[in-house]
Amino acid sequence: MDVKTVCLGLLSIQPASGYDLKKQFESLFRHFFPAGYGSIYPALADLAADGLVDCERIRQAGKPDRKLYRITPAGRSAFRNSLAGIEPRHRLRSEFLAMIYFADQLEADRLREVLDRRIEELRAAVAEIDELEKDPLATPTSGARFVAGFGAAVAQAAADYIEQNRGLLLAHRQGRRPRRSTAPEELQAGGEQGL
Amino acid sequence: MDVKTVCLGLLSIQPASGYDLKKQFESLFRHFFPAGYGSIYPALADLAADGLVDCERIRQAGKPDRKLYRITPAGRSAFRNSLAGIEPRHRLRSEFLAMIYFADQLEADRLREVLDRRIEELRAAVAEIDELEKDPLATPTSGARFVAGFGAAVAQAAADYIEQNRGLLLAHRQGRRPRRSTAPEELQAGGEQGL
DNA sequence: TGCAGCATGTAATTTGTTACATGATTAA
DNA sequence: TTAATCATGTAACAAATTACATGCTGCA
Repeated sequence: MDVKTVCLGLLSIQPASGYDLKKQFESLFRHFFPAGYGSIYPALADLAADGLVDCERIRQAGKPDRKLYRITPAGRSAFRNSLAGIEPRHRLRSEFLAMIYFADQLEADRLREVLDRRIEELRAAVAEIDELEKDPLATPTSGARFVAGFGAAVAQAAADYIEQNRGLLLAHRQGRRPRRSTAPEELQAGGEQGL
Repeated sequence: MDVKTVCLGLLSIQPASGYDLKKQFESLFRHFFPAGYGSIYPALADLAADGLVDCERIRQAGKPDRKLYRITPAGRSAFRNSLAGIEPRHRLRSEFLAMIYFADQLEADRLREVLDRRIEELRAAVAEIDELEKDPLATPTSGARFVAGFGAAVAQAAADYIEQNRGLLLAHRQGRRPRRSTAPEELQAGGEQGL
C-alpha cells in the first residue's frame, strides 16, 4: 500500500483536492503514514489516468483554481480489492533507537538532550492525537478513532519507557567528564561468535 | 543516519564481514532499522573507499572467502561526529494502521484476520526481544539493552491496545454470518462486543 | 535429491524526499 | 512589510528493495 492507495482511500470518504489531502496527511496520518506534495500530486495524476478518480476544475475568486477529485465506481472497487488483497506491513526506521544503541559513544549531555527531545516529541504527539480524538471531524469513523487511540497509547508507552529507564544509560557516567584521550582498545578479530 | 552509518557503528564495536553484519541486522536491528545485503555491501564498499574501514580478505577451507572489515581511527572519529551532529528521526510507515483507518470498508472476517495477525507478530517480537535481552552476546552494551527493552515495551503496549480495543471496530457488525454451506458450523459468535 | 548455510556482489526498479517554480490574498 | 494560507505542479536526487548471478559444503 503506497501513497496512491491511501489517497484513493481518503477520496472514498469524501472528494478533495491535493491540497486538502495534504492537510489530512498532516493531521492524523502524519503519525503513521507521512506524505508530502511531491508524492500526493503525482499520485492523483496517476489515479486520474487510471480512471479511478474524476477531476473537476473549480475557479475561485482571488485564489488559484482548485482541482477537486472524486472517486469513481471503478476506483471504489479497486480500493476495496487492494484492502482485501494486500498484507499490510508496519515499517519502522528509527535513527533515534540506532543512536541510543551506541549511547556509550555519545557525550552525556548530548545523550540527555536526545532523550529529552524524544520524550517531548512523544508527549506532544499524545496531546495532539488526544485533541484529534475529541474532534469528530478529524476522527469521523471507528477506524479513525481506533488508529488515533493506538497512536496515543503507543506514544505514551514509549515516553514512559524512556523516562523510567534513562538511568540505565546514564548510571555509570559522571555528568560531563573531560577526557583527555580516547583510548581505543579495540576487540580482537578472531572470534566468529557475533550476535 | 543511513545504513552506511549504522554499519560503521557496528564495526566500532567489533570487526565483521557483510554477512556478519546482516545477521546483526536480522536480530535486534530488524525491529527498528532493517537492512538487506543490497544496502550493506555497497555501504561497506563506500566506507572502505572513504578510508573509514580497512578490509582483510580471509581464505577459508571449503567456504567462500570472507572480507573482514575493521574500523580505522578516521572511521571512529567520523562515527562519533555523525552521532554528535545529526538530529535523529523516528520514521514510521504503517500500512497496518492505514488499513485499519478504513476498517469499515473491510469484511469482518478479513478485519479480524488482520488484527489477529498483527497481535501475533507483536507478541512474537516481544518474545524474541526478551530472549535477546537475556543473552549478553546479543545485548552487550547498556544501549543495546535499553533499545531491546524499549522495543519490547512498545510492542507489548501495541498488542494490548489492539486486543482491548478491537471491539470498537467490530461492535456494530454482525459476527460471521451463519452460512448455509456444507461446512459444519464452528462456534457461534457470541463474544466479540464484550472486549 | 534437495535444501539450508556460507559468502560475495551488481543492476534494475521502485519510491519517496527535497528543492525549485509561481503568484494572489489576507491578517498581524 | 512580512508571513501565512491558498493552490498547483516538476525535476533532480537519494535511498532502499528486489531480483539476479554464482558456487561449494553438509545434512536429512
